[in-house]
Amino acid sequence: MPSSGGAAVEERAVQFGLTSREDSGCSQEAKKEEVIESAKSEMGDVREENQRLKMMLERIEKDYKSLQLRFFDILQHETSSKQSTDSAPSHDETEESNELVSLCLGRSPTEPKKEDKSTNSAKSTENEELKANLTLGLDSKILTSAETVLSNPSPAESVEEPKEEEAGETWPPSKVIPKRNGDHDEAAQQSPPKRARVCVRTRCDTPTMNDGCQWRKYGQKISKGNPCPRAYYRCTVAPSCPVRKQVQRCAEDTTILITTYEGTHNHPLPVSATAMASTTSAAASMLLSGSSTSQQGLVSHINGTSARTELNGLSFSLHDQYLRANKQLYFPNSSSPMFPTITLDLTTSPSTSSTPFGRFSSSFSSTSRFPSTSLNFSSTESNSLPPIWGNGLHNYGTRSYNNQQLYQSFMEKNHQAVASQQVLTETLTKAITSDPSFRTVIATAISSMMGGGGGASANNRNQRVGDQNCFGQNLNFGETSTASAFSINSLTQNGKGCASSCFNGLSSSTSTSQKGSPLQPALPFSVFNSSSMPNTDNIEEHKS
DNA sequence: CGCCTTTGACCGGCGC
DNA sequence: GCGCCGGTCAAAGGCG
Repeated sequence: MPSSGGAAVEERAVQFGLTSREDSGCSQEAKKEEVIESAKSEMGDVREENQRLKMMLERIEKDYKSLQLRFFDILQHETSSKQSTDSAPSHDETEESNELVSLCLGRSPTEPKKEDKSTNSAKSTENEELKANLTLGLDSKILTSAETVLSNPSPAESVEEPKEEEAGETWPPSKVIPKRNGDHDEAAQQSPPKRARVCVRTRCDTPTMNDGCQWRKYGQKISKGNPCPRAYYRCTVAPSCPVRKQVQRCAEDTTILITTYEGTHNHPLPVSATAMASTTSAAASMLLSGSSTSQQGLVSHINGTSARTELNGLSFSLHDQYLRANKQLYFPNSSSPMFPTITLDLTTSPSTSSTPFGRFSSSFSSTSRFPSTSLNFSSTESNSLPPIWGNGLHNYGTRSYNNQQLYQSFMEKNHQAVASQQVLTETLTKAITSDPSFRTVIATAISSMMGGGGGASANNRNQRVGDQNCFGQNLNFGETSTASAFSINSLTQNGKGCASSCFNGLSSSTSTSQKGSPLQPALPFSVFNSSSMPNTDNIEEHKS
């Protein structure tokens, strides 16, 4: 603005200058004065404009500060009352999304503010701050979006689950389905192909992987095309829980365990079970919603054959393979035309990974009437490494350690107190629960990074005690030597599963001695809520 | 004793 | 209608 105004003045002065040559004597003096006056008036205009701009800037800063204050107020309030609000009513997902989107934009104002505060600091410091702002995009966004999380303490499934339970399709928070007391068929009648299944492929030596839930085996069958018997399990956490799971070894590679989840828990889940529940729910939600598009804070780039989703600096590639038959995967339910199936492939190594966490892809199985989607979160380092829910203490240690280091480095950038870590986890929760696809990705990826290979216990009874605090003291977000921590835990775990406690570790990294109810609402990612997550599995283990 | 697994029987959907 | 197949039931037995 000032430059343009100055140019105008100059231009006018030139005009006057030209005319002055044609005149003579004292009139030339008068004209000069006129030029000066004109220039002065122009400068005054520019000054006014500058003032207005300054005012605008100040107003923006004030707005930002007030928003920040409100954010911290809400933060404090919610963290103090978080436990009591875990079972708060569900919220409209889209509303949250919108809110988050707007808040995510709040990251940019932090820069001018920081610059203002650091005007006297050395230039290097400024650069560092700027760099931090850039590289910590995830952090700032997370903090901002955390407001949304906290203002909606229980955004996810805790209350919605009962509504969805009989739908049996998924555990997605975004799908609000009226509660029914009848069987799932009713839901299936309303929308026949909506009962999604989530198939998780893991490398696991034990008969079943430990997902933290309690299961009771109610049948076993030899299915066609696979010499390995398929076992049928039913959730026994609650008598009326409709959730089933099928466990079968891959015919081609018996080290691969294929676990298929179906249905929605209608009861609070043990802390240790929320990870898998959230993952499968997100995956199912993604499958049913066909979600590959952006939501709150997510930016998806879709160009026909692939989509790349970014959130807070993390990108996740979604390679669309709708036109390709997926021959990589064995679909245990492909012969069952009733259910669309999404497969989380945690066994193979993707050739390329656009993210440190791996990638996921979706595909329609040509053999199934309904789409099958495969999500591949495998470590890029080794495909022989068992994924999260794999078992065995031998799986601890260096597995997926680079991923973990990446995550740690990411966390290290967050120079915040423990409370901020909680905010971070909660924000992750929010971000993840808001977008099914990203939720799936993050859930699996993080657990994969944790390298916690929780194992399935050979006996289901062991599942109750198998996964305590696997990462409770390990994952301090960049402060811990996780490798050693894992070994320690693997020893203390006696080789028993600690699969979903990988997530618990996230939550309990800041508080490992909390007590509370052994059950919690089936929040998809409530495991991230550190302060509110009593690691009661630990207590259980000590009792036993 | 309670909870679990095992396992054969049963049921319903689907294709021929 | 029949057989195949996936899924479930339920009795029997095991385990802590």
